[in-house]
Order: sequence, then structure tokens, then C-alpha cells
Amino acid sequence: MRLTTKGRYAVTAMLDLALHTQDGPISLACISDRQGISLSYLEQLFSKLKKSLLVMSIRGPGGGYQLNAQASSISVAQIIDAVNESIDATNCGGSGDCQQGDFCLTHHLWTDLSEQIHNFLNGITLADLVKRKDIAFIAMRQDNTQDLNFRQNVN
Amino acid sequence: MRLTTKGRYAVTAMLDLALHTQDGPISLACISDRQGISLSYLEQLFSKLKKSLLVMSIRGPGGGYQLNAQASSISVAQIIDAVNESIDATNCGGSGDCQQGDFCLTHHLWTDLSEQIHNFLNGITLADLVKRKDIAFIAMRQDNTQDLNFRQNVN
DNA sequence: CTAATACTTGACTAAAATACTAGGTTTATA
DNA sequence: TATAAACCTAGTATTTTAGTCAAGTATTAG
Repeated sequence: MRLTTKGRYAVTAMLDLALHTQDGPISLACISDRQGISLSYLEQLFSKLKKSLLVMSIRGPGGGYQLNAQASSISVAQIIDAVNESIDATNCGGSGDCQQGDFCLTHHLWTDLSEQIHNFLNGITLADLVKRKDIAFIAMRQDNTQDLNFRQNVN
Repeated sequence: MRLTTKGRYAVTAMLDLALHTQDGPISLACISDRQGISLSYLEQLFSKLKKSLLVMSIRGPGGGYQLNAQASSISVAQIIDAVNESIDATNCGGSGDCQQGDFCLTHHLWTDLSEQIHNFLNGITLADLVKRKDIAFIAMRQDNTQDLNFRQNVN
């Protein structure tokens, strides 16, 4: 489990989709504008997201992307896994025979931790994040009158 | 909160220290051998770990590094924060006025998630990982007879 | 005191990942 | 048919990662 800006972009873009499920297909150009991510980079990311069956696409004018499942059944871990190819943290390729003792031990402790992080992020869905936004967002901004109507459309 | 190989190296090295607290100061050369991390890269990492007061160093022959606190009061989050300079996930620098509405919203949802991850890793200490190793390690390897004695010295 | 050991610092480099650019081709809508 | 969008490919600039090298400084065993 890696957690880089790449994963952040992917989660951000997926959140954008989740917030606009009722607007029909969302074009990448639209997400690019809203989230400040370059169009072509989004294309790369969505190519992977589609391969992982997290989104579906509709081509042609008026087309775009949609979540391929309920926001409540798409976890943050799934999104991050989709765009970050997984790495092998051990030097022995996981076989556990790298050098007898310590060497292997610390590697294993790391992979154990890594798994815990993964499980943690697997328990957080897009729906969780979207649900939480009302409190969080209002607490963050003072001048939010025009956003209130908008926010009610979502989810 | 970023989670890269850099952070993994740092946590691995700190785990190595935690496993050898009773052996006196541990030289970086020793960690380099055991964990397969280049000496000079370790020097860079430990320079940051020391600045963050997570380790202390003893110079001269027989010197090396030691944890600067109980393993039970050093969290994984602290270690990762020490070596990864923090990034600003928002485009507005956190002021919350980047573009009205969505743009800010998804950024905030991300930082909210990021904080959750941070809290999670803040709850996991080196001692937790070391404690867990007995079960985990034995489960992983079959031929662990000679390691058993060794393991009893630790912690 | 001297020499060995070990940490400190900074500059530098190679390789990988990241983020983006450019230029296309399909596909489907209107 | 014109257009908007996905989709594809290749290339590239930037940043990060990971490591090297070299010239130090501090400490202490002998």
C-alpha cells in the first residue's frame, strides 16, 4: 500500500464523480477544470480505474465517466490500489528466507503494518467521505450560503 | 501523510533499533547490513530522525544510534512525518477559497481522510509492532528454532 | 597523543515515478 | 456531417527516490 499524490488525485477524481452521480456522465474535461488536474493525466488514471472496474465510460458527445458501483461499495483502498502498482517491500520476494533472523523479521513487521493500513482504508468508502462533508465543510467555510442548496442535491 | 518506500525504510530502521535496544548503541553500518539499506541513505534518514528527536546518537568508537524514547511512545506516524516533508494537498494553500464549491470540497474531503490515516498511524507504536512479531513471525517461518532464543532477549 | 571509529554535511548522480504535452483514432450524438 | 467525448500512443519535463562520494568533525581506545 503506497500513498502518494497519484493516489490522492485518483481519490479526488472519484470523489468528484461521487458528488455528481445525479448529473449523468461526467467528462474528464469537467473534472480537470474543477479539480485542477491535467486532462491527459486524468486519462491515464481513468484508464486504470476502468480496468479495475471502478468506473464505466460512455463515449461520444455528452459522454463521460460514472461510478461503476454504489459509492458505498467503493473503498479508498480499491482506488489507490487501482492506480499504484503494488510493490514488494521485502528483499526476498516474500519467500521469507532472505537472511535468517532480523532482516526478514523487520520486513515482515512492515508488511504486517502495511496490511493494517490497507484494511483501514478498505473500511472507508466514497459514501463515507461524502456523508461526512456536510459537517466538515460547513465548519471550514463561513460564507457557504450558496453552497447549501447545491449540497442538498448530492447523495 | 505520504506512504512511500522512503517511509518504509525509516520504519524498518527504527524497528531494527527497537529490536536491539538492549545491545547498546547500534551503528548505521550494522543496520545497513541487516536491513539491506545503503549506509549513506541511512545517514540521510537518520539526520532527519535525529532532528525530530526520535533517535539520539553516540559518537566515537562503539557509538551509534538509540531510540530517544520508549518504543511504546514512538508512533509510526511520527517516523514517517520525520522523513517525508509534508505536502499541501490543496491548490489554495489550505485557505479554502480556491474556486468556490466543488474544487475546495473534494480537497477538503481528501485532507479529512488524510487526517484519519494520520491518526490511525499515530495509534501504532514501535512497541506494538515488536510485540506482535512473535505470533506473526512464527506463523511465517517453519524453521525458527535458533531464532527463539534470540527473540527472548528482545524487548 | 594518535589512530581508528563513527557521525555530519553537502554536493552530486542515476534511476524511477510523476505530471503533463501533443497528436492522433474511434465512437456516438445532434 | 460536425462535434464532443473517450481512448490511445509516444514523448518529455520535473520531482522524488536512492544512492555515491568526499571532506570534514567528534570521540575514545590504546
